[in-house]
Amino acid sequence: MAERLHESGERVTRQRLLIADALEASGRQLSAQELYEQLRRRHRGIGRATVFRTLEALVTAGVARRLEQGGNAHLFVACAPSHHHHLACTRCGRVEEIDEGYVRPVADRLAADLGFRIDDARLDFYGLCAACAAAEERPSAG
Amino acid sequence: MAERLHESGERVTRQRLLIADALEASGRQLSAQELYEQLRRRHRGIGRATVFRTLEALVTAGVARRLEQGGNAHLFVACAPSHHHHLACTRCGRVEEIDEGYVRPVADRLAADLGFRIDDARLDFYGLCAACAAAEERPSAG
DNA sequence: GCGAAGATGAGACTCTGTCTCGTCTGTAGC
DNA sequence: GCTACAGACGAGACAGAGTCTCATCTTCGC
Repeated sequence: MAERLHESGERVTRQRLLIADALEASGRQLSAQELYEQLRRRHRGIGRATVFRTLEALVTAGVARRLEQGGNAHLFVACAPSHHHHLACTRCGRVEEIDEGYVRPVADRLAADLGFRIDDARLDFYGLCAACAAAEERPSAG
Repeated sequence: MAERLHESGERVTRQRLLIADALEASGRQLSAQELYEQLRRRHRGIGRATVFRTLEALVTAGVARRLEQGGNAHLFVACAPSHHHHLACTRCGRVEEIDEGYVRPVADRLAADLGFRIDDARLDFYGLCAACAAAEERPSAG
């Protein structure tokens, strides 16, 4: 994490490590506000602006990704730099990364068919993960 | 447009028609604010809240779609009810609809491979449309 | 260790979107 | 066409997300 920040010319500070760490440890999608409150509990001094700025920096460095879901707030998720697409469970909040290999053929077909030059793609799938889907299907009383 | 609103149990009002019309006529992605300002010029009385509420209603009725791009504001685009995915030109703002047929195979493969139950997908591609890509490639000054 | 560039924390600020409230209007029933 | 009423309207207050400023602090290259 620290080296990726460094590589992209970002400074490695205590706060950035804390924030990146908390996001990665959670293993799920979090809003900036959630992350701020979570960090605040353990580290009194941390500022709200810092969390926003740092998330921005993490996205730039490629170690986090901004998801668009749920009202006006963005959600953030830690991810490998090569991953850009996600499967988000709307029930437990878990996020799985989608391999570029799933996406490439679609982009290529679109480019070929419509003449579009695709620079960026945002593929986010929402639904239930295997565990939640199984729980849902089980004919139990709710 | 009017009949689709009607079909989904929404009232057909002068304002809703104006807003739906303006969005459709623009043929591109617009933020609620842009739309509000545009309408305001021609129709003094229209309210900001009305534009937000109406866009919400249009999305619900399936005649418009909310895109997630560019900072914190949502962009809206008029679209056929069966279309849910878009190719947005980052240069001229034009939006092309992507047929569900492009997307279905990816969703199916993901569901099969990962056991995910996919309820909703958001596939937005960003880049240059054919015209803008051509203009870019032309070795002209400017 | 030193200095400069950049990050930090606090909080004011901006902007998007929602809510409230009194008024207006589209729609259904006649 | 008239009436009643549910739902939409406009204005503006409000809430929440995200940005900016500024004085201070920290990181990092030397």
